Amino acid sequence: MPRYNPATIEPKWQAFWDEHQTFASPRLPEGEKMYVLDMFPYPSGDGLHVGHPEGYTATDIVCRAARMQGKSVVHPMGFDAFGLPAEEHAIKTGEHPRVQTEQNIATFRRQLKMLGFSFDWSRELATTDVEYFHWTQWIFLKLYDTWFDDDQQKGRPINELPIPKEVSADGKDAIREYQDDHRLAYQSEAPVNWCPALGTVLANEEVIHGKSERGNHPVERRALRQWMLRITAYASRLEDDLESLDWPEGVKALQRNWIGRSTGAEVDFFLATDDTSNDNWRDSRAKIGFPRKPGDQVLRVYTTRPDTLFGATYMVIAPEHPLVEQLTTSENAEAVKTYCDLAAAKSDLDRTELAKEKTGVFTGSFATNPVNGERIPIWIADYVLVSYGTGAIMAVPAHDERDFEFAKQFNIPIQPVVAPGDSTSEEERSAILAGEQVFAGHGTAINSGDFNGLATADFKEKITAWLTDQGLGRQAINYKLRDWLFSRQRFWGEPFPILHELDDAGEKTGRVQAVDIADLPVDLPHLDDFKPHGRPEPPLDKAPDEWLYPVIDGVRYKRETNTMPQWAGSCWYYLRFLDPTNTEALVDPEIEKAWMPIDLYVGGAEHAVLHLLYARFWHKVLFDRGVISTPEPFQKLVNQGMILGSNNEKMSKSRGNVVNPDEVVKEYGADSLRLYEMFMGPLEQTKPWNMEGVNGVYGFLNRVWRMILDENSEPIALNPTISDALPTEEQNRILHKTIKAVTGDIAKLSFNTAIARMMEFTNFYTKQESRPRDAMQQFVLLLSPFAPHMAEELWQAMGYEKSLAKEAWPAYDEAMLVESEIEIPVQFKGKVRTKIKIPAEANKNQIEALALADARVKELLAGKEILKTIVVPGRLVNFVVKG
RNA sequence: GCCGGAGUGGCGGAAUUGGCAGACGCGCUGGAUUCAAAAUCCAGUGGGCUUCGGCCCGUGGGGGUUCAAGUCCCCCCUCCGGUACCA
Repeated sequence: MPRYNPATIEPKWQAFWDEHQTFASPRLPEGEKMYVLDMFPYPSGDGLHVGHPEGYTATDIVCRAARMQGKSVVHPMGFDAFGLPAEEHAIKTGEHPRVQTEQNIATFRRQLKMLGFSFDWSRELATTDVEYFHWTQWIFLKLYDTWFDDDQQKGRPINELPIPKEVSADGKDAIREYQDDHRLAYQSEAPVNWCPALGTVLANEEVIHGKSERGNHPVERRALRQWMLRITAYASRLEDDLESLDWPEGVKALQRNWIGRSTGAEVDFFLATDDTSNDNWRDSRAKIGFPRKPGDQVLRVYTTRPDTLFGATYMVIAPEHPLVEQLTTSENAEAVKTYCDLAAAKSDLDRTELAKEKTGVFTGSFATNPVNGERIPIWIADYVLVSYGTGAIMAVPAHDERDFEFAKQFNIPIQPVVAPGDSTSEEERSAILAGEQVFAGHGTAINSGDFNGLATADFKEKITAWLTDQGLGRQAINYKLRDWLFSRQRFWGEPFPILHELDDAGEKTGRVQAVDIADLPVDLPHLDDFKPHGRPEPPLDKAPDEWLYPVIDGVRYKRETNTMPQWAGSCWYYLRFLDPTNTEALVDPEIEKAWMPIDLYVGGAEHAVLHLLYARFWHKVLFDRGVISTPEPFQKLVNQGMILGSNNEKMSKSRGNVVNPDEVVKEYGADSLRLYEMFMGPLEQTKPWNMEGVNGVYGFLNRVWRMILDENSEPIALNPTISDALPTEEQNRILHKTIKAVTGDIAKLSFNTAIARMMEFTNFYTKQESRPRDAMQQFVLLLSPFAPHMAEELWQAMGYEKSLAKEAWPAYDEAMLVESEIEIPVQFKGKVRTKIKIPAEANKNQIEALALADARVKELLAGKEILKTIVVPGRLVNFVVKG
């Protein structure tokens, strides 16, 4: 047999696996099921990056080992292929984005196969496949057809939405509007992040510090008609269900943080300020209770600190608040208009990052504090966001950092109502009580009427109950999470299966019609060119009339010309993998039930919030609507760490530190690349690439090769040291130790230590003059998930005709692990001074006796008094001595 | 600021969850082999001191608990990721 040559054996085995469909999984699991998924890649023009194979190798090892352990494994791969780069290429060249997308997919597929991953390629899909986005559109229609029942906390069909009498009294259009207002997919005119450079609007999540996440272009706010998904309806369940998931705590924390649940109270402040009407209002409220909608007689605020109500010295509404006009008195009108116009023109960057100083303007109006009847001024300031809570706050400068700053700026009184606890210094305490320092912590109520002396938590509870009782407020929960802006002004995305009804003049009537399920998919039309026009109207507005203006039952419609964001396709691909060719349903319920949920999901931490939250949201809607059987898709999640360049910096073309997997494979082979990626360090850790390290594992594979094969013999021949002789006790112990360690390490995804154990095995056995055949075979099986090509080659050389992919995983015998004699340290006052040999099973007394009998120990003990002796059987002896 | 994660040799990293710090690999040093080199093999490799027996110091820094601390507790520093007026 010649020397180890990955360039010949790797393609050989890849072809073998392909030809024999070695890794095709059955329709339904046979025995214990395991669904292992990698986050599918976006097929960029640059091809695979060394970061990709890290997670893919990890899951591949898990899958290969699981198959050998008798599990039924499904392990698919596909492509998240919609996206801006392909469209930008199309804009430049005029070539359809599908052409480039398919070329890129071909490159990715070739590279993935080159690395020997055990994917079931018969399940491959791309989000851009028309038959795939057929079902993406189908799910959109499900969202469109669903409303969220708050009482049941569940998505239900829109035709089950109860219609209030006053709505149905107004006729069909009113009912339709009411329904549209409750759908999970709805249209909105709200201001959005319009990015002129990209020619599209962006989701809040795609804007980082006022710039586009992609390309870092400036983003401005503009009102546009957009499709939104009501993810906020699921906020509570999305948060609660995190608990049931085996995910890194950090990722759960990120999602919780993003959802941002807070509990507090809504409180109404009466707007008219004469005493009589205020009293009347309070009386009526005590009778009718707290109304659902505030109306224009009151200013409704949300606060997490209702216990500070007595300290509210002014109020603030957002510049976009609906009551701005009503509350502005004529002498303040000009200043208010100037301020609001300025705020509207400000980008998010100006409003947050740069705005260290608080700004605002007085409306001229006052409101009455419901707890003490005090009249307090109403201001407008852009530090209050219209999109959170009620868009209005009660300001308590003594106990809120932001309000404190504002009050200082505009000379508004500061009234302390919470005294800090004992841990606060006397100086600080008096500063707080004098209103010179802000205190946002919990403490004891002061200046709060009957509530004085209450602890913050008690006060919150009592005042909320009181407010509820008086009809002045109620407990409320708010989320930072916003509804998901779901439309993009792009060509290369899924078309919405939505039609806008047109009147005789060709204008939109405002009525919207879902495309009939039977007419799905709505394919993308042919375009002569793909250039955006720099206006917010999407490129699909340039589509030919026969696509753009369908006529159904004599009514003329215009198709929706927005397309879906890239997230759409990745929200549900894991379901389609289970049943990729089904033409009747997105997935056969029997199949879905058998394979879901995903037992292991591996991907980059950059998807910790968005992809994982969006997918969970869709999953829950599909679950509520009975399409699927599990409430959560991804039971266990692992984030692989980033791989840095050898200079410890992020890999990038501009830094010139990018490592190309093709070149690594060419020089060392796929097995070495795989092994190195796993040997670098823990899967979840960020770690730098080091080409010497690849050379190191390549050396290891060469040693394995020579341990088993005779490198000098041209026909296949085992190394002459290999024989059927019985293994020695030590040989057996090493083998079984290795089996145990590698098996356990794979289960813990601790691949670096598993490889270290195999190296130790090899270091030991290459020194053995006689190598038992059985030990070598077991070792090859252990190695096979990591370096599958070499393992298959060695397996074949050992005389087997079939692939080892389904061979039984080696078992270890605990009895083989025990050593008869072990060496343990003898410590003096916790410091190792010498070592003694003891029988492995020796008990405390025996060990102590053996230690005391040892010559060196005697020497060390001379002239000293033993105060205490600690013996840990099998581990150590420690003498606490004096003198 | 807040929320996560991490600081161990020249480098990547190990360490039954309190029990011999530095497994394994890279690199480096010396040796064997070679005309020479590569490759391979053998030996060594945390720092300091040493009378060559050993001794002292060492897991970001400072305290503490313990017979025993990389591991547990308190305080602090640095780096990475996320987030940023969410009332």
